[in-house]
Amino acid sequence: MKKSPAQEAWRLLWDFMLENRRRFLHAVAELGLSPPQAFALRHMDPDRPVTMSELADVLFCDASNVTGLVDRLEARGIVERRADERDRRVKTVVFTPEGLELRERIVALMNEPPPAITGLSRKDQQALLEIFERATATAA
Amino acid sequence: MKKSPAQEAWRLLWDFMLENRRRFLHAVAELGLSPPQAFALRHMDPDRPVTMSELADVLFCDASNVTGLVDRLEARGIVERRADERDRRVKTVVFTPEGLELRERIVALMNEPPPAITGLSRKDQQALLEIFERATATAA
DNA sequence: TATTGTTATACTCTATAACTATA
DNA sequence: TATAGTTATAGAGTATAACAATA
Repeated sequence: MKKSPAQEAWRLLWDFMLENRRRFLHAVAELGLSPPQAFALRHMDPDRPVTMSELADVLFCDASNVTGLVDRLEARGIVERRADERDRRVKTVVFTPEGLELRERIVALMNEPPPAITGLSRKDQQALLEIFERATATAA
Repeated sequence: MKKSPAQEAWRLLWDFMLENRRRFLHAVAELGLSPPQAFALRHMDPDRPVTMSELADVLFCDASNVTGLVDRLEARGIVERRADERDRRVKTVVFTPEGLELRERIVALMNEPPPAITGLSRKDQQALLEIFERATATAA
């Protein structure tokens, strides 16, 4: 049974993502962070406070887990909790100055394309970019 | 500062992978498996015994963790440990009949391309496939 | 009453170090 | 001595359920 282009492309993408997962785990560990912590810090916008529940949504986990995650980041002086002024049930999380530095490193690290991408021809990179623009538009 | 095609493509790929991570976590949870368990079962070949250390390598974790992971899969009747005949230090892991059924479901589920891929034109899918063939070759 | 975040609990993942049995 | 796997331990992620404060 012949595989469709979609299935074949998907298989190659899986391999690519698995390899990338290895790179990610390694890089994140070097920064002394767990994967969820790295995801959270990457998502946090220095210019916009993020709520606990928003982090839970991003991390795709139960809200109860975010309490401990932010506790640990707060204990390390990376972030701080702030009370929301309009709704006092809500707590927001913001960076400390040290946290901002760490975030810069995380973002720089995650924004660096892997060898599989940088090794492609400029033309392939451009085509890849355009295809994924269409893919994102389709899925949304 | 203008972003390069590689950086731009990488950013889109990252979003794609995050969305895929959500799909994966959801699907795996529905099968009653943890992500590492799913990775392990997907990697295991029904026709070829896999060693504990090979699983540790695939999961990108310390070998000591594989003991507990396989313990739990074994307790659920999904896999069985076998002693290697040539080197009695080595243990291999094989599927039980029930495990084989579960593996079929996992593989079928993971092989299913996401909407972002199936929604692309046949031409885009073909181009994507070819680009990732070159990307994989380059990285290796 | 409903929502946000926390606490309590139990289970899994993870790394490190020490151990065993084999080689 | 070296290697494969295990055990012991500690810390972190995860879900569920119950709870407090606020809306």
